[in-house]
Amino acid sequence: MPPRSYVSPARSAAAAETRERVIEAASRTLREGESIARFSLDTVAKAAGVTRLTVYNQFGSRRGLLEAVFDEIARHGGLHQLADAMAMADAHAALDRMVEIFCGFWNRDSAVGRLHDAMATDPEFAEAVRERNERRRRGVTALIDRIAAKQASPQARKDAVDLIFALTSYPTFASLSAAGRSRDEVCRLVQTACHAALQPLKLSNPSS
Amino acid sequence: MPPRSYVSPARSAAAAETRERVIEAASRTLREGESIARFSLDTVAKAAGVTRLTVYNQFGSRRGLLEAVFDEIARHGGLHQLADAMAMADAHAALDRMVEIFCGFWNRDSAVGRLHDAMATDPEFAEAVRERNERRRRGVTALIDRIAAKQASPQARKDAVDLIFALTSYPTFASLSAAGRSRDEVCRLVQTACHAALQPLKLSNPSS
DNA sequence: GATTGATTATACATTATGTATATCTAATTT
DNA sequence: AAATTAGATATACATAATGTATAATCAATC
Repeated sequence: MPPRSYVSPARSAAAAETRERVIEAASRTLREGESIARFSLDTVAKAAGVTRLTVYNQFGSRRGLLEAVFDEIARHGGLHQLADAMAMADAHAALDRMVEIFCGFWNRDSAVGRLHDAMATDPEFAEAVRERNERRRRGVTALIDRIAAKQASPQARKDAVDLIFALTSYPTFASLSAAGRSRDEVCRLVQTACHAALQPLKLSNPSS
Repeated sequence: MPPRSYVSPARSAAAAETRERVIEAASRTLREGESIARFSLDTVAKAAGVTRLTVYNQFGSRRGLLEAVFDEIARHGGLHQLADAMAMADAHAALDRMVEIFCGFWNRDSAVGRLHDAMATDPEFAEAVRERNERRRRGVTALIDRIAAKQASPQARKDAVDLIFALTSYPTFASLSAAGRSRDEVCRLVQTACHAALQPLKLSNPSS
């Protein structure tokens, strides 16, 4: 006979809570640890007060846990403000706002740095993070299309997009921060650099 | 009685050759491997035709081997041209040349990418690489000092240095390359961005 | 011919990820 | 109330990697 199966509100609620607790413990471990090298499922499990096998039950693998942590950080990192930014009438102001939002995101939780480190050792996780970054690239592309002069070449647009994409990346933020700048100072510097990256898109000789 | 010790030309020559062979095997393994995750001393040792213990004898640790590979790549990566570049009369041309040299360096051997990945899992190796990068920062600083107008503020100079340092970093090169550019195309784009980063250093209102 | 340095052989300790199997417990269903 | 089920645990094991320890090999040097 087919096994009877059922959904259990209390059970799944408890499971969801465990899941949350593990994610919280993982991001805390990432934040407080000195390096991704010391980040082990054993540590996380102990910090969450569960068994290592529970982590596997919930996330399947180390990579699954890291992706869950990334998504959790993304949910609480202020990226939802991007929609409003993109809807701004002034595309230049929208770009400035976008830079601001991402500086806030990279700065919010030092775990994002550790997650970027994890990309180095896990190609599939790296791919997953890159896919999530594509949203940023699409946002930049949309803004460039609004900002660029009609005569601007496709190549010039691509250059601007890729340059701004690189300028708003985590590595750039980390590099500028490491040089002793606050989040806002980095933000202003990146904004200025992005403005400069837009220059080739405007017509220097508006004749005709 | 004190053990008599001696230096052996043939011995140390053979050892040096082994060392070279291991470094070569290591950089090849890094180059051909898909990720730093698969890079093990076992693999390297086999590729070099020696025992894993020989690797430990020669380099002390995994980190030691990675540093040796980095230094080897640096030696053959064209960075020696920096001296000539810095000696150029025109500081702007020198900066362009510097960008060119580093694009060539990052592009030359895909092992450099893997070595940067290794920074994520080994903080001390990361520190070692960062120290080696400081030479680039000093070079940029020297050029900025030559380029900046006398009235340019220290903060504006620091901004320009840090921004150009980030623009000439490996992550930026990798990001722009991943977007489908040749080495030369990346080079030109970075050069343009560096020129833009210099603008705040020049006096827009040369009045007084 | 004895000694020495580099390499090798073998063994072991430690740490991680990931899988397998059986057990336990509390929430649901009948 | 009894059977069932999902989630968590306990225990064990396979695999791979770094790193250390000790003794043995072998050719170069004294």
